[in-house]
Amino acid sequence: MIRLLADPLRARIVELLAGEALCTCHLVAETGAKQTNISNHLRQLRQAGLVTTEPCGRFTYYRLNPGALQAAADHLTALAERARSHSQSRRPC
Amino acid sequence: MIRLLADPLRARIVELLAGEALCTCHLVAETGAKQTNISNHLRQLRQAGLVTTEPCGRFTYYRLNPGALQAAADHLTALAERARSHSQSRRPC
DNA sequence: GAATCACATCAGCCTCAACTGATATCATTC
DNA sequence: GAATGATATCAGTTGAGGCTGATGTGATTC
Repeated sequence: MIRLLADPLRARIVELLAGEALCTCHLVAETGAKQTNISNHLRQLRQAGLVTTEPCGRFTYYRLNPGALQAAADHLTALAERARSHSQSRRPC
Repeated sequence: MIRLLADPLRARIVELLAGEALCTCHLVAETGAKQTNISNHLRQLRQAGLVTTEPCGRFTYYRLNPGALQAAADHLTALAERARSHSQSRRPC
């Protein structure tokens, strides 16, 4: 999940989709990447459940799944909280 | 930053450090990875400000920086929130 | 139904980053 | 100060994954 957000192009796609639903052609235009490349990344995001698709004629709209993103955010928040509460403990050697 | 958390071994290190401060030998023992490998990853985490070091004799303790982690979490939360508030908008083709 | 457009899939290339072995450094112990 | 133990650095190798070109599929238009 976080692995997916690590790639710069995928991160850009996610950022764009956070603002509005877009179809592949929009993403190609916005990022300047090849259609094949975008499509491959979208498949990964789709398979991970991070985006959903809405077929619309010959277009395919992609929409960001806020829940999946929030789950990742919550995991990091929990880790940070855990670190704060154990900020003094230290395992002896 | 999120790129750093994407690697499985680095993610494991961060998780371990969230519980308590550990020195390199602990991390080597816990993960089963080679010392060289752990040390390389720790350098990246250090350079990114995700962990801080506390030299203690010939040991080096590593401690997780909650602020850096929280910043990443907040970024994802903001994206999720943005997606939720634009859940109906859709750019026409 | 032929042509065209939006998009998906596949196979191959190629780069980058993770892993390793050898070695250096610094502190501790004898 | 010689030996040892903990850690850092460096150069080389290798494998996973991102990118591309070619091609397939399904919907739309004429």
